[in-house]
Amino acid sequence: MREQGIAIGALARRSGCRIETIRYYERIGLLPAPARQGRFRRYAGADAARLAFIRRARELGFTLDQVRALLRLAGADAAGGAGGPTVCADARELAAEHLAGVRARIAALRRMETVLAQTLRRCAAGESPDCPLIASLAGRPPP
Amino acid sequence: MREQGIAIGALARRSGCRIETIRYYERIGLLPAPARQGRFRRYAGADAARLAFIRRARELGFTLDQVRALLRLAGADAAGGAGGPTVCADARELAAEHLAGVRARIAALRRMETVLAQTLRRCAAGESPDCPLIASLAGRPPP
DNA sequence: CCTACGATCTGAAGTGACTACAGACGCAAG
DNA sequence: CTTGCGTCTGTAGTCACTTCAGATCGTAGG
Repeated sequence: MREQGIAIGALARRSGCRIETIRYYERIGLLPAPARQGRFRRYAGADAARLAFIRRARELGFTLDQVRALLRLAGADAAGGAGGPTVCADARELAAEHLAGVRARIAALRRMETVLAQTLRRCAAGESPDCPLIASLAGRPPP
Repeated sequence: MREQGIAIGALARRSGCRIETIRYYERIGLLPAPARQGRFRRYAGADAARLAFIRRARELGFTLDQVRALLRLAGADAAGGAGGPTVCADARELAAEHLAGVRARIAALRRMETVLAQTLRRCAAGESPDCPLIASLAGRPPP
C-alpha cells in the first residue's frame, strides 16, 4: 500500500475549496490533522466527507462556529443511540436562528436596493441641476 | 469665543456613529483631523456634515473606498463649474455597480433562504429517521 | 549533470470595517 | 479625597479567508 488517500491539491479540486482554505480549516481545528506521507498531507475518505459537509454548510451561510456545532451534532447523530430527536431539534434551532439572520440581511439589502434604484432613476432622468445621488447623501432631500 | 464646535461624544450622539468609529475614520483619512481645544477634538459644522454624508452612504452599503470616491465627487460638485454632469455620471456609475452587487448578494441570500426553509420544513415534519438537515449537509440527498 | 517545473510545505501578515481593551489625564461634584 | 465622566493614545481582536515569502522535494527535459 503505497499511496493511501489523496493529496491536498486533489482534495481542493474535488471539494471546490482552495488549498489554503483546507489548511486554514486544519489550523483552526475544523478539520483534523490528516495522515502524512513524508511531509505531505494525505486525505482519506472521511476527511473528504467532512470537508464536503463544511462546504455545503458554508454555502448555506452558516458561520464556522455554527459549522463546528453542526459537525458535532452530525457526529452525535452518526454515533447512533437515542440522541437522534435531540440532535435534530438542536440542528433545527441552529438553522432557524440562522434563517432569521439571513432574512434580516435580505430585508436590509432590499431597503438599500430600493433607495439606490430610486435615486439612480432620478439621476438618469437628469432633470436636477445637481446630482440627485450626491444631493441625497449630502442630506439635501429630494423635493 | 470659548467653545467652538462640538466634542466627539456629542458628534457621536448626533450622527449615530460611535466615538471609536469617528476616530477610526480620522485615522484612515476619511475625516480630516479636527481642531483641538487642549487635547480634545472639536468638530465644526463641516465635519458633522461630512460624517453625516459618510453615514448615509454606509447605510446604503457603499464600501469605505466608494464613500471616499463619492466624497471626492461631492467636493468637485460643490466646487462648482462645468464638472457637474461628469460628476453625476461618475456617481451614477459607482452607484450602478454597487446596486448590481447588492442585487447579487440578495440573490445569493435568497438561494440560501430557500434551501434553509425547505430543509427546516422537512425537519419540522419529523418523518425521517435521521435529521434531514444533517443528512443533506452530509450529502445524503432527500428522496 | 544541471536546471526548470510543479506541487507542497511553514509561518507571518494583509483584508474590511469596525470593536474592544488597557491605562492615563483632567475636571467637577460629593 | 475619592469617585465618576469624558476624553486621550495605542494596540489587539473579530471573521473567514487570502496572499506572500521563502524552503523543499521528486521528476522531466536539455
